[in-house]
Amino acid sequence: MQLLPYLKTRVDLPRHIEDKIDKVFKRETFPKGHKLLGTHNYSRKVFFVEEGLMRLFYLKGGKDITHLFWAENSFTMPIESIFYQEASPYGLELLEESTICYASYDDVETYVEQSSELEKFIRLLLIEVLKRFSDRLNSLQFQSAKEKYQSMIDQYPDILLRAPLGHVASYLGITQQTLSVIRSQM
Amino acid sequence: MQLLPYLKTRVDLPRHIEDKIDKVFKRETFPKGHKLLGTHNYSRKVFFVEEGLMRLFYLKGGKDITHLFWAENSFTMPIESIFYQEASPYGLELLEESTICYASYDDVETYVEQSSELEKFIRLLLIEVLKRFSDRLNSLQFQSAKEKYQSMIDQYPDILLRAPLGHVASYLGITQQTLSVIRSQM
DNA sequence: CGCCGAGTTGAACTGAATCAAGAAACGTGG
DNA sequence: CCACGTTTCTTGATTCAGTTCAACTCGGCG
Repeated sequence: MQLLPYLKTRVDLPRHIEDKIDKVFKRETFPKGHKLLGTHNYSRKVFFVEEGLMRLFYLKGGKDITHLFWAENSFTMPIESIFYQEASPYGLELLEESTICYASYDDVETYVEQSSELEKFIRLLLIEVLKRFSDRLNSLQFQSAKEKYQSMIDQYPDILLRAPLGHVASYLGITQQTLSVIRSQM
Repeated sequence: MQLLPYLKTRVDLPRHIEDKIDKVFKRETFPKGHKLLGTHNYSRKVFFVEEGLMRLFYLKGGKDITHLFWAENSFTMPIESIFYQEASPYGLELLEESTICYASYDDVETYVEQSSELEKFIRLLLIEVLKRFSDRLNSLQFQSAKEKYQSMIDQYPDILLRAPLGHVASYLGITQQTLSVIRSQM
């Protein structure tokens, strides 16, 4: 869904804020495999996925680990850079050809200050991510590899069909081989 | 630190908001072991720890798992109940005699809407927790038990001294026995 | 003194990682 | 449309970190 129509399904924004949001975000379509951000970047951009799929990833001991998937109608931004003025270890890569809207966080922030609706919406977004992380912690910590895979099926079945196995495996905290074995057993 | 003095170190609030915050929060001291919330509760309260230590925990297959520790100068609230109108699986238990401030989230929310400073501060708090969860995910997912313990020493050395071993172990996602062995090796 | 909770230690077991090949699927250029 | 290389996925053998189960130690406290 396009950025503005999606926003309207979530918040009731005053017209002038809508216009500003519309003006400040750029829309662009990138090919599969494109990296919006490399690892160890410094960027103050907010991204919105209109169509497609992307993943947040980082490198750990030479291995590429998927931290999170973001599908259609998701916002994301490098928190480390924006709120802590640090380089962010996380890169952002497209797993499909995707249409992305992006804007400078600092521009968005000024509009947030002008609209308590928008502000409340941002808070809701943060809480959604928080809850997702929290659930994920439970899941990763005390579930067996098979149970983790089952949770993934239950929660994000579409991602299993769209993302390569290796990325799913590192997201679940297991090796690709193990995931492959588990799949064949089910 | 007391609630208001702490707030003043973090945000510059207008006087009338300060007064309202002061009025809406109740302060109370509870003994070690007291449960502010049981598991599977429904509560819309915000808590602030002035002095002491508490843990967020849940039950999984009969086991008691510590999800998070909160020490002095921390806010917490049951997100599931407040934002999703669900029962929260997480209980809240004191590990030391603690002085806690608490208020109804809905009351606080009305003041948040009246003050963009307060609003911004809340957003910052959310982001802090988000970052903490995010770091923790990295840590739990691909670190060995020994590395996880080392991270704990680096990040929260005080908690190791204040919380029982079993709670620390479940927080790290390992058994108490393993943690005991690791400790003796270091 | 004896009980109780918290922590330690050891032996046996196991789920998942690692290492190593191979099979399938995919895309690109001839 | 096929051939070739590359990437993705599967399969099997071996190894190891961490769990489980169970017994034991230690320090407080009635």
